[in-house]
Formats: sequence, structure tokens, C-alpha cells
Amino acid sequence: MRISRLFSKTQKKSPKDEESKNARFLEQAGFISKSAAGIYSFLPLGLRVLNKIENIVREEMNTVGGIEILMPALHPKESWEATGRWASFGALFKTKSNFGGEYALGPTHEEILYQLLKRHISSYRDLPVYIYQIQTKFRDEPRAKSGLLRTKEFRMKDFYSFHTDDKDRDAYYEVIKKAYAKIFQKLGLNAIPTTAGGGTFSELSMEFQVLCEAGEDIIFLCKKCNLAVNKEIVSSKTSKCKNCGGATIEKKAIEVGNIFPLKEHFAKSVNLIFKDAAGKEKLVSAGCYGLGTSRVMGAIAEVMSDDRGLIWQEAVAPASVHLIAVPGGAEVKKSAEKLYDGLIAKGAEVLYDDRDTATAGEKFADADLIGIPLRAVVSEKTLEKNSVELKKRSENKTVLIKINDLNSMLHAS
RNA sequence: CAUGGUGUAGCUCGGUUUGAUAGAGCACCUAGCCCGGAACUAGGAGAUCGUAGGUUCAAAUCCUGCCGCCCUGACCA
Repeated sequence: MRISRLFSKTQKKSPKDEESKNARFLEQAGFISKSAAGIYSFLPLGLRVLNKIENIVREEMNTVGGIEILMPALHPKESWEATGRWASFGALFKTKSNFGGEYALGPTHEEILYQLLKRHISSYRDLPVYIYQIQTKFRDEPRAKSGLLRTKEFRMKDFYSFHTDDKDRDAYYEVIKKAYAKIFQKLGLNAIPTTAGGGTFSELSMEFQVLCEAGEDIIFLCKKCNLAVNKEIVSSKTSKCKNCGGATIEKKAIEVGNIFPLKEHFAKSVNLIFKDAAGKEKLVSAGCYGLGTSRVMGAIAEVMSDDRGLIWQEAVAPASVHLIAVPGGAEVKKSAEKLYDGLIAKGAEVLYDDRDTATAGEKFADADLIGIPLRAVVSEKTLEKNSVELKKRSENKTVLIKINDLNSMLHAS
């Protein structure tokens, strides 16, 4: 990617009316652009981050047997009436066709999915089913806030598993738990498994919470055994850990994932049944596993930055290398171009600051703001030694490395 | 939905108290100069001051309604 051709520009000042770090930096650095409260475009850099996050999620979901599908974003009224939620789901964006018919913008997909399942499941031989999608959801939130952390339109991975019995479902719940731990580890996010309320569907759920002042949730975290509980289900006034009796601390956090047993809830309302080996009809038991991918992007931006800008981990960064040609002689530009072409040919992900209009200082400042993990600088100084200068975004020290060595180094990684 | 803040050029802001020709910096265009941490010089273009109404000889400025955005709260299937 050449910055001169990139469909985004950095801003010298961060937007004045944003308070959360993710909104300030992501907008200032040109990752996202706001149309209205809680409604964003993802610009090239932002889309790359989002895609990386979603691909990490996808990979782990596939590993535990998940089958990916894509359901519609537009939901016919009839499917929501079938579950009785057309009237009761408060955040439903409803819309009318000009030619008759009413629809909703999908805030969640049980209605659509259970329709699909009714066509698919009739025997115990059809189970289990592990199905997921990554999609844009719409919720008429009373108050969008904090950049990507709470929006009216957001990206989410929703996974559902369907089983012949609770035992099978509970066993799979543990599989998903481990997969989630792996996902967040890959994303570089410390997401704490937290016991929480299950809403209308189950008594308890497990949330994955990232400690952060900008978060909306409050959790009690045990310093001793690390058990975390969402404040919403804590009734007693004692701040002792239920598990080990240790002292707990109260922390604000961002909920980046939520898994819970859905059980027979929707199966009952739409009569989703299968015949067991004895020919007896039974309700299908389900589990539901959500993960907000655009919110994860916001959470990462919120948690990982310094006063100069964002700091992406390699796994989710919009590129691996930020190549800067220090303005000056034609030789420098020529060498940088050659280096860029070479790296691209080798499959490296490079953001190349090829601008002739920016000063060295601007380029450095933009590199810090955008936050790609590795910065490579080509200048007259470095060319005298046939080298480029490397610096990690997360560190201050710079090293000179021979151009040939850089080529092979990036190739190896 | 309620409280508070806020709305002037693509961005960040002056100007509003005390009504009278709308200003700057950045970004952009032209030319020059410079080139390792957000340069410089000269010139240029860009704003019906959120919106609708009212008061006034005259409104960015005063009054009223509405709208957008941000914060806090309520909500979160």
C-alpha cells in the first residue's frame, strides 16, 4: 500500500468531540470515519485490521468444527413473529417495503437460523450441528458511545451449536471456551473469563472482559485466584471471592465475547425437534457463542497506544512494515521504491510512505500515529551503509540492517 | 429518553459578553526554497457561521423551536 494512493489521510489534530482513545486515534489516523453516532465506515487501514481479527476468529472456529454460513441482514417480520420477538425486541430497527411487507435489520440471528435448522434437522443423525457466521448486526441502541465500543451497526461472529442432549452441549461449551482463550491470546488481548447473568435465556453466561476504563461493564476480579464475576449478578455486599475467599478488586471492563447455553429456548417456540434412536421426538438443545469483531478492534485500540498513537500487535496490524523514504535525493526515492517492490514481491505486507509532499518529521509522526509494529527508514544516511534503519513501534531503539538482510529476514517471517 | 457540554472552511480554533465588511493555523492549488521528528517565503482558492422562525435600520452574536455530535445516567434480548 502506498500512502500517496491510500484512501485515507491522517489528521494533525484528533477529533475534538471524541473522548475515548479508540475513537480519537482510529479517526485521526484514518482507520475509520464516522457518518453518525455509532455508524462508521472502515477505511483501508481499518478494514485490514478488521479482516485480520475476523480471520483469526474464523480460523479457530473452523478448528473446533464450525461451519461458516452467511445469513441475511434483512429479516422478514414473519420470522420474528414466530418467536414472539417482533414486538418485544426493543432495539429492533424496523422498516417497510414500498411494495408491501415489513422487515427488520437483523440484530441477532436466532429467528433466521432456526428456520434453516427446521429444514435441515429431523434425525439424531443430523446432530450435532456447529454453525457460525461473521456479519454486520444492527441494533437501535439508545446511546452509541466510545467509538467502536458501542455502535448501532457492528460486526459480530455468532456461533451456534445444536445437540441431542445437555451433556453433549455442555461438553462442547468447554471446547468453545478453550477456543475463545486461544482467539484472544492470538489477538493479544487479555480477555478475562467472567461469570455473568444469562439474560432471558439461561441463568449464567460467560463473558470475556478486557480491563479498561472506557468499558461499560464492572467486574469483580479476585487477585488471588483470578475468578471474575460481573457486578450485575453480585448481590452480596462483601467483596470476598466466592471461590477462594480472597479479596476482589472492582474494575471497569469491555465485554468482547459472550457464550451461554441457549438450551431449548428457541427450539420450543419454533418447534425444532428431532427423532432419537428410539423414534421419540425431542427438542434440540443449543449453545450460543458471540464475539464482537469490530468491538474487539476498538478494544485493542483502546488498550494499546501511547501519547503518539496506536500500537498494533503483528497479528492484527494493518501491515507488518511501515516503510519511509526520507525526502531528499532521488537516490533515496529510487532505493525505497526498489525495496518496496521487492518486499511486495515476496509477499510482505508493507505500508509505504512514498509521499513527496511530506517532510521527514510528518512521516515519522504519521508512522507513530498509525502504529504499524515495524518501521523501516531509507535515507541518504542509511544508503551510505547500504542499509535501512529499523525501529519497533513499541520500542525506542533503532538498528541499522543491510538491505539484503532485511529482504531475507522478512521473507523468513 | 433525562442531565450537562457543544455546533463558524476538509481539520483544529478565534470572534458571540457589549449586534454593524467572517478571521487564523493546518490541509489544498501556483511558484520558489528546504529535507532525520509535524519546515520556510510569496501568491491563490475555500464559510449562505447546524437548522427554522422571531426581534432589529442591521444578527455568527439577542430570543424561541427543532436537529446533530460528545459526556453521565437509564437500556443492552
